[in-house]
Amino acid sequence: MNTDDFRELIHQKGRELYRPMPWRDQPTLYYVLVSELMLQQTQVARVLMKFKEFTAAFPDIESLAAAELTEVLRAWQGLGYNRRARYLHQTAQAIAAGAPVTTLDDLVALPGIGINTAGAIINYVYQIPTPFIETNIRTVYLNHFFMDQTAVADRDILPIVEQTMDRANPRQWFWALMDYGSELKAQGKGKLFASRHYTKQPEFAGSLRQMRGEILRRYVGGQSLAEITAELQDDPRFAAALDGLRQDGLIG
DNA sequence: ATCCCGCCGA
DNA sequence: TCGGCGGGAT
Repeated sequence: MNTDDFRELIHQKGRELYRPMPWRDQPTLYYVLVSELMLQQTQVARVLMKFKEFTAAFPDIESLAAAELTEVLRAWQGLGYNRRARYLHQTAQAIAAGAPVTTLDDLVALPGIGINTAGAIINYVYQIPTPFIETNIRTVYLNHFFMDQTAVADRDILPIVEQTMDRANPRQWFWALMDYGSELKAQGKGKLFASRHYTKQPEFAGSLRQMRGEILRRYVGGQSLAEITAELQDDPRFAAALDGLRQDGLIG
């Protein structure tokens, strides 16, 4: 398939599959920032449930920056990977204090924002065509440009993203790629195993991060550390989990 | 069992 | 380059 046909396909899929979301309806820096952090390793459906509540509690960068971390973690409950909540909090504080947010490098310098999230923000907020990779984009390009290959690296996909992307409306283009990639996976055409960056997650049940989640949920729920310790210290994972939470700055 | 619009520290 | 990081839907 040549570039023009591919573009036409993506545009068509974009029109066919488009789903409105708060951060699409209002792609402000704050909304895109919050949604992108939430969407790292977390499904859209779950983020949709939490986003409205989170932005109601913290309607703008300033209010988030001024909040206590515990409040932010409480609003984050149910999303998992709680370090992201602290990163988002720290990023809001940095921006409120005047950190620049115009370029890719500006954004990557902020906590919790890597090259891919930064690229997404640049496209969605500023409409500046910027190639980036994420799991749905990966899926689309693996299916159309690396059909019979395995161990495909992102750095081999990225030039094709750059070459094929719609420079006139990158926001709509990347939304379409997301929606199409998501559809491919739902149809069982995921092919993510062909990515060099594919790794299978260890089991959650019985894991340390399950215990981390348990401790943090109690902590932000208002239970004292003494109570939590009394009730959970018999679990062999407890000490390591608590230590990790402290290490990550999630518990004081 | 799979896997989610990745990032960070080592 | 690799391991760790939540929790729920399917």
